[in-house]
Amino acid sequence: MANWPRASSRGAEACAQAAEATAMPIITAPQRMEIRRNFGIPGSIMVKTDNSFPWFGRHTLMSYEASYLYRLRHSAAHLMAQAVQEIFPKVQLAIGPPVENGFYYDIEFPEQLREEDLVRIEKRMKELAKLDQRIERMEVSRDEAKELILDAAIPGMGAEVAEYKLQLLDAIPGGETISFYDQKRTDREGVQHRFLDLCRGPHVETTKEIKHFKLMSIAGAYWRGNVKNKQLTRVYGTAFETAEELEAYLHMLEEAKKRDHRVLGKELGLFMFSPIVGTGLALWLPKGAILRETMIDFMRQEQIKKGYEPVVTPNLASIKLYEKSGHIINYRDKMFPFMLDTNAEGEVEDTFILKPMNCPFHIEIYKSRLRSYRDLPVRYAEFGTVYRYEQSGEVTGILRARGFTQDDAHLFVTPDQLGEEFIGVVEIIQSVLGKLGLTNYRVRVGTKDPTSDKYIGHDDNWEKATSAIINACEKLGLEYELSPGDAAFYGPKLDIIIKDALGRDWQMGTVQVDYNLPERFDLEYIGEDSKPHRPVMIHRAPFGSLERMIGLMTEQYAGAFPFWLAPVQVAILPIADRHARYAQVIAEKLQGYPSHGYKPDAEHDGGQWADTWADIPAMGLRVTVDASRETIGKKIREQTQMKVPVMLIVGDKDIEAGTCGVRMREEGDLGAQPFAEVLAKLQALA
RNA sequence: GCCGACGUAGCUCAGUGGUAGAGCGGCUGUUUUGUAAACAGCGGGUCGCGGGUUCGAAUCCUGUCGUCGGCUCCA
Repeated sequence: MANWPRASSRGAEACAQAAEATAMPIITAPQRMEIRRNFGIPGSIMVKTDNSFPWFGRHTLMSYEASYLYRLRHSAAHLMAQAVQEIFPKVQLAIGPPVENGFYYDIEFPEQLREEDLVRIEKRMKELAKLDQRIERMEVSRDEAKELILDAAIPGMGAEVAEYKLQLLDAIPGGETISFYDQKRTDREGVQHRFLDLCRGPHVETTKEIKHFKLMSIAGAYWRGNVKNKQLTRVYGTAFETAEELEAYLHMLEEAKKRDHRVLGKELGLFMFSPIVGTGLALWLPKGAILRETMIDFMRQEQIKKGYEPVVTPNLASIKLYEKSGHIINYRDKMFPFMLDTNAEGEVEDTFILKPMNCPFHIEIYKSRLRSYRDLPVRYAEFGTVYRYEQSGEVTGILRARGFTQDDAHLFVTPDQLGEEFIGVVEIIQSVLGKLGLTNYRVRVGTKDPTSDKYIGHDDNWEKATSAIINACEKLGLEYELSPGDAAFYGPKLDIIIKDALGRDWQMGTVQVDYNLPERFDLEYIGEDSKPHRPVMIHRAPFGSLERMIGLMTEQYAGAFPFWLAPVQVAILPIADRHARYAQVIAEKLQGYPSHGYKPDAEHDGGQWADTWADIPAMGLRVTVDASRETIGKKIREQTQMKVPVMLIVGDKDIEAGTCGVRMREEGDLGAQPFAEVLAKLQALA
């Protein structure tokens, strides 16, 4: 989805050469970090295990930043700002960087910009581009910079519109070069025009190079990403070197919409939402529910093998539980409204909340009896459905829902066991993702933000927990990125990040090391020395959210789930009514129980094969029979659209010979095959 | 929550102030069919919901709910 060049065999040297070839300075790691922070480029700091080299993203990001495309988009952002300034003279420009799929500019408009204004802006941009304005870099001192920004004689400059540019200037560290980019032209009357912008650059040489671009959307964006600041208007656009690339990108967006899990979820009958049920609360339809259960069964089996024990806890609990854990202080406003339990006098006796987290329940189970070091590790697992009052603007189908099911587990371990257990958990996650066919993920280690006070516990606990995670990554040779500020309030964590069809990042599986909740709940085990000790907790959820995982997988597979997950694995399609009984015989063999939902014509048969196949064991597959009076072409079309992996077409010839016409989702029509061979084929798939 | 956009039949959409439309799906009948849509007929909508403007509102204004793209956030 990303437009950044894919990770290739090119090494850092080749990358540096490429950068040189475009007359670009190599961007250093600290600069990159700052660009990302200041310019909102997705992704965070990439670190490889030896701490010396960023992740493969270094190559992609570096080569993107060093590319002509990057400069082109940066210049397109300036061009847009110039057009905006002409049309709306009172605007204040803030910041306008290239991003992964294009560029944006954050601007404060005197009156709110509407989408229809984009047409005008785009038109003016096209005119301005053609004027062949030279884009010149000028390096200035800090004082000169300030003078320029405040110089009302320059269009778009002056004290009235300088708020953000002055702040940006202040943010440039001392000693660093301060530069402006100046777009200049002389019109027929010999009058000089210019568009001047404080900017690190680099840019293309002339606006004439900016030909293939499109303004995409308007959004609100807080100045410097802080909710406490003013919300500016962000205009998104994209630009490419050629018309074909722009066209291809827009086409890709159209295609991505078709594999959107919300579209496929509806088409394939997986899940739905209803306004009267509530925002972000999914209703799972039969086919989606089967998919869920298959996923849960799969994970349950994986976990049993690793020594996890199932527990079950309520969907509701007294608020006291979460006061003790610290969740209330941090997340009170992100929980559903509280339920008050009142007595006859109307006095509140207790307050209950919908479960937003499973961990405190598992902690209570741990505490229910005295634990010996011999009992540890204790691994409690639960498919726990939790409810969180997500902000209305951020609910996104089942990727971000208000009710979702975590494949949650909590491990209570001795400090000695922590390293090994953590590695074990990461291995489960890797194995599970592999089996689900999700190999394209990133690993993010979320650590404490030293400037925030939302975290509980002592620094030495945090250091121990963080180094446990880093050490595990090193041992496993995992490439990860460090992301300060992404820790949970009780401990650092390792997250798996996967992109959706539109290229957006989603946090999937997570592992968290926690020294703090054991302290808050005063957890203990009796050690070899007969004295009480404090266990360490590992919170972990390989899917993260079952809903999110299914949503992402729907997009990854474009609805064509692998055979073992497909809600309907085999569709049996009789050609005419008289073949329905034969279809039924096959269906019962494949699924292992009598068929429902259609009435085969008893006069006609093929039923003799039931005796012939009596010795073949039933397979327990998910099977459907389409005995409707449609043409075979129609039936095939419908099952194809439902992405059913295997179709068996049966007619006169098959009843005669005991065969099925086999049509596979990926391979197409394979012709008639003896039923025994079909079974062997299905066996291999299952 | 904030900024922008969108809500018309089960689904996808057309309809910009004057009698609500199409295709698919559904139902009924005919067709009994061999690898991506048989044919014909018939149903089906308080135009998300509430208020307002108007002789008249799907259409204009306003509020509200829902959805989509962002921002922020995700224990």
